[in-house]
Order: sequence, then structure tokens, then C-alpha cells
Amino acid sequence: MTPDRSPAADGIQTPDADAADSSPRRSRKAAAQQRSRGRTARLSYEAWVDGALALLAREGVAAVKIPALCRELGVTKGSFYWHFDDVDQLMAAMADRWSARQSEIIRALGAIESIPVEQRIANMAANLIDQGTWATEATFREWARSDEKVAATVRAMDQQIFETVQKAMLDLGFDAEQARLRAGAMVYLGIGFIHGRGSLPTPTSDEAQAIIGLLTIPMRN
Amino acid sequence: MTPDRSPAADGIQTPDADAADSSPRRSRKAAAQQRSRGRTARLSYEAWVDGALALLAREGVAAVKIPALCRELGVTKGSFYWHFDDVDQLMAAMADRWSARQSEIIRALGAIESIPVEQRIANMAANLIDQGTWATEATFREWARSDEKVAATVRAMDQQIFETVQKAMLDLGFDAEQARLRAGAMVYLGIGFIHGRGSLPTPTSDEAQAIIGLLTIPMRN
DNA sequence: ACCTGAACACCGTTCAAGT
DNA sequence: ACCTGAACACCGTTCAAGT
Repeated sequence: MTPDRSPAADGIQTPDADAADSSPRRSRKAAAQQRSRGRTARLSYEAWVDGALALLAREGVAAVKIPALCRELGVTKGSFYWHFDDVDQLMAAMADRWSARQSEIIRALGAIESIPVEQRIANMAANLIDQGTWATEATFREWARSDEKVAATVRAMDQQIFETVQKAMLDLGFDAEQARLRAGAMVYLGIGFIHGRGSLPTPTSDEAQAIIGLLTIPMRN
Repeated sequence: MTPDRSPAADGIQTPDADAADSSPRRSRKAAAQQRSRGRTARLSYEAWVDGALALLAREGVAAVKIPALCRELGVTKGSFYWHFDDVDQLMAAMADRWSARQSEIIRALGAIESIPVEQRIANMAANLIDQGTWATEATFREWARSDEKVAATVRAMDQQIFETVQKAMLDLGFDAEQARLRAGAMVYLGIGFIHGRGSLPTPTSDEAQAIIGLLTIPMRN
């Protein structure tokens, strides 16, 4: 009921912090029961999340149902509730793992100093257009609308992307306000592409390049 | 399964054509039974759709359940299935009515010849930022991901908006390719704003104006 | 023509009982 | 520590029967 101010929503998250504890949102039940054997419990937990992500990738969001997951893993529904408090917690765990991966990709793409700034942005756009990325992204953003935990994860990712792009804009020589404005436009453009592709023809990478050009080198025209 | 190339998705739809038949997707059952009394059947049908839209506006997408709707209208679940084949058809009917309204608004905002082109675009942006519009839009776009009929309706709307903006860009003096590119960027930006607001701070109308400026008058800088 | 009432399948959740 | 099996509430859908 109260707005969820989870620490993950408050800025750049260090991907390693998430990767270190690979099951940050696990059930209170499981957490309490874990101390004695640790290993088996954790493996089992990861198997659930991996299975769910596999189902998601293969058959879409509508297929992620507890009975289907249990059939896949060869257990009964009751077992699920030993590992998770409810289905929302599964979703949060899936979102955590996926966002840790994405977060690492964004960080890597933005950090390579050896390539020019504009190329870094183009790489991020290419990553977005890549099928597989946008499909999973769209699914998680859809979930975010009905689950505050997932929403917080998505917010943290958007924030990280925004800050990465903003820094790139500053590196290009724009002043603070112009950098903020242009970075915001680019992030909204990317989000719009994720949701809008299907309504309008998907831009080719040349066209994507041209649109990025509009926002990065306006004085050339 | 096959990509839905419904005629409505292929270009500008005349809003009046939609408005004339106010229940274009009604149940095959209802359509067959309507000839003798017409009036009462239609009123009842509209009451269902209105009730569902009211529920949607008041309590969000998760609250649009058949039992809740029936409670509100004071009937039993069985009654619902006399008017509709299934819940997807209700959604399609809701989407139709809402998109007819939005379509008319867009058409009106784009058509006023007396005001300058840039102002027309700014008006469309203002309509988008208006709360109420974006909330309902986000909900329908969410539904579109799991319902092909709703998806077709959303596609038709995006297409109409794109063509309106593209025409505005041509009026501003851009050549065909630049107009297409910039209009595409603006539409994706708008869609991104609908889904992304919440992740990033909502732009003020001044900021929105500045972003539009980036895409409409690049040579000024 | 329009609605009721009862049924059925399916999903999320709980929990006592097993090993 | 981890899982089974059976139960319950809830939602979508069907359909014979009422008026």
C-alpha cells in the first residue's frame, strides 16, 4: 500500500552488488530455512527463476502460470509456495535477474572509452533494436504496470540509461540543460520504440542513425 | 496467428464512419438477434461498454472483471454472455469507443488551418501530457499486447497520428524523407512518454516545447 | 429478447502430512 | 529441508430453463 521506496530505485545500482546476492528477493520462508544447507536451497531457487524466464522467452507472458512452471520442473504447485510467498515475488526475482544482466550491458556499452561517444550511443540503440532484447523489455514493462516491485526495477534501469546517455551528451559538448533535454528525449524515444514497434514500420539501422543524428549534431544541417 | 491486416490499420480512418455504427464489434449473437427490436438491444449493449469504461477509469485495468461489472449493473454473469462472445470482445468494444473519441480529437487538433503548424503539434503534445489521456492510453496499449483486436485499433491510431504529424512536417518545408524521419521520431517520443513517465521526471510544457523545437527547427541552433 | 442459476475448467493460495 | 495432496476462493465460460 505505501509507495515502495526500495533502495534499488534510487539511482545507479552497481551491477556487482546485485550479482553477488543472486536471490535478493527470495521468500522470507526460504531465507529463514536456508542456513543449514544453503547450497541445495539456492540451486533450487535459481532453477525456479531460470525455468520461469525460459517459459517467458519461449511462450510469452501469458504462459507464465504456476501450473505450467510446475509441470516443466516436475513438481506440484505446493512446492512453489515453499520457495516463494506468491506469484508477485517470482516476477520480482525474474525482473531482478534480467535487470542485472541489462544493467551490465548498458554499463559496458557506455564505458568503452576507446570508441567515440556517438558510436557508443549507436551501440546502445542497436542493442535495443535487437530482437530478444526489446521483446523481453516490453514484457517486463507490461508487468511493471501491475507490480510495484517490478516497476521499481524498471525505473532504476531507465534512470541508469538516462544518466549514461546524459553523460554522453555532456561529452559531446552540450551544456547541462541541453544535455538533460536531449538525453531525456533519447530515452523516451527508446522506450517508445520498445512499445510502438508494430504500429509503425521498424526503422532500419540507417534510419535509427539519422534520428540519433538529429538529437546529437543539430548544427550540421 | 497470421498478421492481422485489418482494413482499419491501413490508413486514415474517417472518424464519422466509426461514429455512425457505434457498436461495430458487437457479438454475432446480438447482431443476429437485433433486427426485431433494435433500440433496446443497442441501449443495453452501450450500457455494458459504458459500465466497463467507467470501471476502468475508476479502478484500473485489474478491476475490469466480469463479476465486478455484473455487480455494478445488477445482473448475473450469464447475462454478459448473451451480449458478448467473450471478454476479449468487451475489450475490443471498449477500445473502439475510446479510439473513436481520440481519433476525433487528433483530427480536430491537426486540421485547424488558422493556427501555425508548430502550434498544432504543441497542442497534440499538450493533449498527451494531460492526465486522463495518458492513463487510459497506457491501459489500452497494455491490453493491446495480449489482444490482437485491441492491437489493431491502437495501430490504426498510431498510424493516424503519424500521418498527421508527417503532414505538419511537410508543411514546415522538410522534404519527404526528413518529414518521415522526424514524424516517426516524434510519434515514438510520444509513445515513450506515455509508458515512461514515472521512470523519468515528467517534462514541463516548456521542456516539451524545447524538445519539439529540436525536431522541428534544427537549423536555428 | 434478455436474464437466472447452476455447473465446469482453470488458476492462485493454504496447509496438514509425508520423507 | 523440501515436497505431496487435497482443499478453497475466484474467474471465465456454457447452457438449459425461465419470463
